[in-house]
Amino acid sequence: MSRPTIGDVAAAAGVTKATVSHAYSGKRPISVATKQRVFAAAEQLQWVPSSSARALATRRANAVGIILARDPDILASDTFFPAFIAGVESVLARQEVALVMQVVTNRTAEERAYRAMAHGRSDGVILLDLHRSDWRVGFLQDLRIPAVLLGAYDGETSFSRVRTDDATPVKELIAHLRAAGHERIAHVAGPLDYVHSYVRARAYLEETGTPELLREGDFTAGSGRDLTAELLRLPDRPTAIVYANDTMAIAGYSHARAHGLDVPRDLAVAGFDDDHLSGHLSPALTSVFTDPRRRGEVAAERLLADIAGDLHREVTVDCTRLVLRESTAAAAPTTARPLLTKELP
Amino acid sequence: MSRPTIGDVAAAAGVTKATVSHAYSGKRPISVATKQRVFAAAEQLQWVPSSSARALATRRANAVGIILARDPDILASDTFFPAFIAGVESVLARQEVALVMQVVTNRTAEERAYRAMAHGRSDGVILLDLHRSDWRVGFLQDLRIPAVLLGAYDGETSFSRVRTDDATPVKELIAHLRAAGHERIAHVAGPLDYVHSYVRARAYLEETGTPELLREGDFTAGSGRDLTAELLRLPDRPTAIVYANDTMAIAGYSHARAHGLDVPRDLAVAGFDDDHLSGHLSPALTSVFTDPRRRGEVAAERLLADIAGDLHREVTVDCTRLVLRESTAAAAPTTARPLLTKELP
DNA sequence: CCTCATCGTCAAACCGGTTTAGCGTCGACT
DNA sequence: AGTCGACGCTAAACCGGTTTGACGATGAGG
Repeated sequence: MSRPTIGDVAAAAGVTKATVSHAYSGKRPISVATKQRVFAAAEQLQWVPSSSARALATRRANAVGIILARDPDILASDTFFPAFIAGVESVLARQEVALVMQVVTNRTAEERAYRAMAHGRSDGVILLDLHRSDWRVGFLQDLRIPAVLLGAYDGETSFSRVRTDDATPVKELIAHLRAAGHERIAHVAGPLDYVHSYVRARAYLEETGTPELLREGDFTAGSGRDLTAELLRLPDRPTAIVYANDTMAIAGYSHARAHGLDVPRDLAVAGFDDDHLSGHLSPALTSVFTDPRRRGEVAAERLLADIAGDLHREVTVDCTRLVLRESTAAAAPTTARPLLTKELP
Repeated sequence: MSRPTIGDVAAAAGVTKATVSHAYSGKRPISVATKQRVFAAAEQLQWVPSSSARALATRRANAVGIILARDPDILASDTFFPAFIAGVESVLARQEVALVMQVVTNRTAEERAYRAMAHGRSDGVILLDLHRSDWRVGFLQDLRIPAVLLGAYDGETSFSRVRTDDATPVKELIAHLRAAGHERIAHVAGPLDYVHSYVRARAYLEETGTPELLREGDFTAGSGRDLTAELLRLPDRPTAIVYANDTMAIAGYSHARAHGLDVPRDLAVAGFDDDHLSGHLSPALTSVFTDPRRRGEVAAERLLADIAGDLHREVTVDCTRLVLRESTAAAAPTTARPLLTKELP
């Protein structure tokens, strides 16, 4: 015997499907006695409404989507992502909305995935990892599906946005390093076509005016190491480096220490995003806490509101916070100590 | 104007819905000329089949589910999870199957979520964080939905299982520490009702026979710190501690170092799961790489096979690997150095 | 020339819900 | 007594696909 349907429940309770439906939805008044018969029958048959049938009839999937175009390896080592999901879920859970995730590896698959989202798989999507001019914005607008953009997307759009101020903490970080005596401060950025990388890098440039000390990494440990090596080989090497994430920062300072530099005495180091281990390293890593959990909550709330018809608002989440730790603690010498180039790779 | 349906495409191509459907599915022969007209019409109208309508008609959601009963905070700091998801997704993506995730906070919600999965939201589920006697196994069996169990679940079940050998690396770790001269080796376990925690703890006990040096933590940094403090206060304190995950290990060794112990000289420390930062700490943390990515792939493959009708197999993934690093590198003194108790909290 | 199998398509039923027009019953009001 | 409105429920259409039985046209075989 197969799963019971609403028809089975109706038959058992001696009513029609419509009555069962109304008994649950409350959209039409149903007498108490009938309701009880219906609920009893449903209980006894262990009836659970079919999500797909309901989705078809109501044109509501009761789900929201997130599509990731990242390489699975990068996803695996990302500290932002699980916390963000946790935040999203904590909001969705209350309304029994599910989260549909899809990881794609090429543009064709990505478009197909978004189309599927728009056509019954989900009621709205959250866009992460925005590029400065992101094709997905226009694409989703054509698809007429609610979307929430995470980050400081500047382009034209009618979608809701959840912004954070990434520039201020970068500037504060640099001010902090300056106050500690640093004059040559470098920045290892993330890929500059990502808006969040770009905003951080621009803040760095506005504050320091030293484009020659800016490097573009890709958020991986390997690029953190390599670019750090490159910066330290400079004739007039930086005494402090601000990284766009903690993974690069840690790889960077490990490299520096392996080549005889003391952190923070010879090189001050700061990360971004405050990985949960960063406070436990030694020296503990200065970073910027960006509360991904909370941003996930806000994005989910905003999206649900959009879906419910309260459209197109912009929310700014004020949640970034400097976390000063040992890696930037000690005052640095005014001039960099001479460094034997042979010590460096 | 609303989204085009299969009826619109059929009308545009001058055929019926059935013909459109068959043109795509190939379940009935359709002439080349007709196919071309159909595809052209679909292309021109930008038709995408509705996932919910298809799900209803085929009784296939083209999605698999993962339900997490964890606290969102623990999810946020978990290193296993994103890598596992990445593995799952890399397999699902090939078949255009989506992943439906749901985080729940209580048993009622969890049951409802699984019921929804069984009733149209997904075609099968992956069970994580198995308990030694897990109600979900029987529950899902009643629900008649394919499921794959991750871990060494011992109970009666007809579900497929993806096993790994967690015991061997624990024993190897202890052998390694013994070879380095350690005699009193402690273990800070995870919650012992989890099968994976339990298996590791039992391996520890079989190898050492010292239940007095076993502590039950909860995978958080806080519990790592507290239980480490407790162990170090013992009159005959351990000279090495094996932790059930890296987070607890790092919190533990940071605590020990903050109280004057040198790692690894005074205390050797090993973690489990090999967090992506563990190799970058100093001292770098010895750990056990458990290849969550690969386990995700295997679990997803197994589940898709189950759904396709190739049922109930057991797969063992041989992927755990000891990663020896500095935190267990140096030989320890034969007897623990005297330790001033006032140094410890 | 008639029969019969094959091919390509159509029409209609079906999946399991939701939504809405309508209908009978009952009490209240005039 | 007759009219009216509210109430509680039924019947049927609908959501957008898939599946299946049937049917006309075509060509091969006897």
